[in-house]
Amino acid sequence: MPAHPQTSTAAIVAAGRRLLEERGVDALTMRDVADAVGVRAPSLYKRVRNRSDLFRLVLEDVADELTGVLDAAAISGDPVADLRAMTAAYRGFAHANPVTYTLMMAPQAVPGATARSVRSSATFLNIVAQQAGPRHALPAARTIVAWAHGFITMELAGAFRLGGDVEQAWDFGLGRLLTAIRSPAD
Amino acid sequence: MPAHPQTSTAAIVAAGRRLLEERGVDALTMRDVADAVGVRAPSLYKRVRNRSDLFRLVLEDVADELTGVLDAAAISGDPVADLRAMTAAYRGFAHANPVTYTLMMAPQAVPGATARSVRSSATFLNIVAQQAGPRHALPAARTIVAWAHGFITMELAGAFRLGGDVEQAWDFGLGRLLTAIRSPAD
DNA sequence: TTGCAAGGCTAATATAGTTAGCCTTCACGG
DNA sequence: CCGTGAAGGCTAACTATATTAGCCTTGCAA
Repeated sequence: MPAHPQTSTAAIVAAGRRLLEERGVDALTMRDVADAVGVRAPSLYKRVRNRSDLFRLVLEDVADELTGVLDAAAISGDPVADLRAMTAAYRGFAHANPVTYTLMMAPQAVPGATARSVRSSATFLNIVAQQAGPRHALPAARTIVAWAHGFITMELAGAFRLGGDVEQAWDFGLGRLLTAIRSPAD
Repeated sequence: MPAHPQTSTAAIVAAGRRLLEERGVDALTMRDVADAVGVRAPSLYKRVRNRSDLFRLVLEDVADELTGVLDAAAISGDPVADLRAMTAAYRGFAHANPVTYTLMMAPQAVPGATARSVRSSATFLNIVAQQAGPRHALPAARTIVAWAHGFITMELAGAFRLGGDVEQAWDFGLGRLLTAIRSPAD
């Protein structure tokens, strides 16, 4: 291996992720990323194919971290407690990474990124199955994830502008949902 | 008024909206919009401040239409039927306008656009109140909207990749939610 | 009839992403 | 020890796009 590398793909991804959160998606330039890791913009192309590729790598990184956070949250053994812990961890992660969370879940996002989160789907699905019964596990899981994702997205977008307590709305929704998915006639 | 205008703000907004849906957000250039309305790109600036402003106008247009669609759906007088009709209309609208719907609800979107939908919030809130009771109307409405928005967003993003019937998941979620928001102890 | 402003246009500028092509550094085989 | 080749920098150049500057024509209104 020749001349000392002055940076690495990992450093580029980390810088891109940080800048993305700090300045938003439109303000993220190859030049800024290059500055952050101490090289010139064209040198980035030795590591990433292009700007889209950098986005993909950043979002995969975010997805991996989210997977870890979710898996780490489900430890109590009690399904309701685990579901509460996982949804809270999910929301906490989104609040801590608002820009990249939103990008990761956005439509035109890279398929690769969202695919990563399939890994934690299995854990989640198992826990939901204990509440909703095996027949309704998949739709029940989708109901909870859709609600959580929608709530968080709207919250981050500032869409809850009719006043009221947003925390209370979260607790209300989660409480009602956890009851609602319980199998009444399985 | 001097020389015959060759276009109008409305035509520009309509062309922008159409191109946005057809080609996606990254492919929408001022040049393409100008071509679509029969002028040169710089002439657009006589009507819109800049590209962001064009986006704002397009998303406001979408929001206005969505408001109309939702209001038109709530006509039966029965709260459950109205809620089913409104959520179905909401989902149908999103499916018909996937790109602009997503943009409209996205975080960094223009505050103006989402603000328009506040108008239809009132109708929706009233109907939810008949189910959930006045005390829980706001959190209950937020629960349903969050679920619907999250479900649709994930659906459009292709995030439901574990197989299963997506229609069934929608029906399951909506059915359980409509029951769940009913006031058990108001 | 003359003035003036709306609303076109071309030309020019700035910013990004990206490519081309070169140069230096060292690990390694002879 | 020495030559070499590829990794990994860099500068310069190219392209696309938004946007601004400044001009020209048109036709209503005084």
